[in-house]
This record gives sequence, structure tokens and C-alpha cells, in this order.
Amino acid sequence: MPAVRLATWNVNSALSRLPRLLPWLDERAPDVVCLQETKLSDAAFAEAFDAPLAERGYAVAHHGEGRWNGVALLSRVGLDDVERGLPAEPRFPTPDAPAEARAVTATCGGLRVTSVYVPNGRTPDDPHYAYKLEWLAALHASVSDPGSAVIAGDMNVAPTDDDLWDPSLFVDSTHVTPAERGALASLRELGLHDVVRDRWPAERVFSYWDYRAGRFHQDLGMRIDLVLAGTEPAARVVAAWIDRKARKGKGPSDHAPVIVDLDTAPDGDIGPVVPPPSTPAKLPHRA
DNA sequence: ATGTCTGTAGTATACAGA
Repeated sequence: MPAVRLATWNVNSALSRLPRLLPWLDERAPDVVCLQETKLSDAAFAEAFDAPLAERGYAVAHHGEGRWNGVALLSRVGLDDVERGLPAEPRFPTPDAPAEARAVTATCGGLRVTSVYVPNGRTPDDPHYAYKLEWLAALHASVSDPGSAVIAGDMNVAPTDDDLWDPSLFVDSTHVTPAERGALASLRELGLHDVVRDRWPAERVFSYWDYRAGRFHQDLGMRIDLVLAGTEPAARVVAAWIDRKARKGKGPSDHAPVIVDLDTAPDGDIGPVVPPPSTPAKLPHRA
């Protein structure tokens, strides 16, 4: 299997992010990209992105609805067996509502990659929170081969209090409840690894900062964008980091991309893995 | 600071979602 640079980025509208997204692709040169919150129909995404992405060698699978949500997979290491949505995904606000565009899966470079945008939940007493938990259960049920799976995207859950700038502000909030964290634990029990936290076990590492109140400048963020990798890809991780530079400057998303480099797969058995030196050597903490 | 962005409706400015 080839070496692969995989990235995930909640772009908060692909169209308004176009002037940042294309230069970012050129700079970081990811092979597989999971996008969330494209906020475009499939036709509108194709109109804006098909030509510039084809020029850069990417095949595209977009799953959109228009105003809200919308996910995509870009790949230049193959894009096969595309599945839109999840099997038996829940509906909101009623069971007869149309499914929201929150997941798209394809096989890219030998990996079964899913780009996910987990429902926000709003507040723990909101029906949207129950929907969030149902959606996470459907995500768990969708993983048929955890060994080669990669689930990447905006999980809208902070795995631990270390993933919050101030845990005291999240009492009685979504993103931190035992049920939400339990859903992440269930994915972990399938053998999926949170590869950024594994690489930076004690660092202040965030992926999202509210636009308001200078939160990014003060590094008051959360880590809710995750790459969850199965045993096989997790053993190939040579770098895993958050691209804070993409959150700076004019017209950023409120999320930063997560970038994970996988080395080539070894021949034969994947034996005990000694974590190799990772790049970048030091993750910057400050804007 | 309930502090900013986004898209939509619709043409100025309000709304909702995050």
C-alpha cells in the first residue's frame, strides 16, 4: 500500500472557503481529504470544484444537501465503492424527514475512509442530542472491517477534558457528556485509535476555536476533529498534527485541518510497531 | 460582550445554526 497523507477539515462552507482551500491543497498536498460542512448541493459543489480538483489529480465524492451539512472525500490514490450516508441512519426531527448529508465513505489507497460530520446536539435536553447519540450508534454499526477503517471528521465530541480550553465552562453542555464520550469509547473498542492524541499525549492540541472573542488568538479552543484509524493504518502513522496555520489570516474556517501521514504498509504481517520519529518535531502552541 | 461567521430570504436587515 502506498504512503498516504490523509487530512480532515471542517471548512464551514466550501464555497466561501474556496480561496483558502485550493492553496491549502497545493501547500499540504494531501492524498486523501475528508471535508465537512461544505454547505452545497452535489451540483453546486461540482460546478465550483470539479475542474480545480481534477487539475490537481483528485477524484471526488460529494454528499450534500445545500444549505446545511455536506461532506466530501477527495482522493488521488483511488476512490472506489462510494457509499453516501450510513446504513440505517437516524432522521431528524422526525423519522420521515430526509436523511442529512453527514457521512460519505470510499476505499482510497487500500483504506476504507469515512468523512463524518456528527450532529452538534445543541443541548443535552434537546431532541437534537438524542439524534446525535443515535447517529453515533449508526456510525459504530457501519464499521464492518475495523482493521482497515479510518473515520475522520468533525465528531462534535471532546474525548477528554484535556481537549477543552476550560472544562468548567462545559458542565451540562454537549460535547462532553458521558454518553457522547461513551460513543467514542465504543469506536475505540472496535480498535480505532485517536492518532493525534496518541502522538501528542500531553500537549495542548485543539482543532476548533470559536470565531468570537479572540478565542483563536488566545488559544481557547477544543479538539473535536478526530482521525480514528484502525489497527492497520494506525500502525503506519509517522506524523499526526493539526494545521493551525490554516486557522490564521483572512477568511479562515473556525476549524483547522488535521493531517496524518501513513508510511507504506510493510510486506506480510504488520508486526509490533515502534513509533518512529514524527514530524513536525514540535507542535506550535501559540498563534 | 450574546463579542463572529455562515447561508437564506430578498433588497435592508432579520433569522437560525454553530
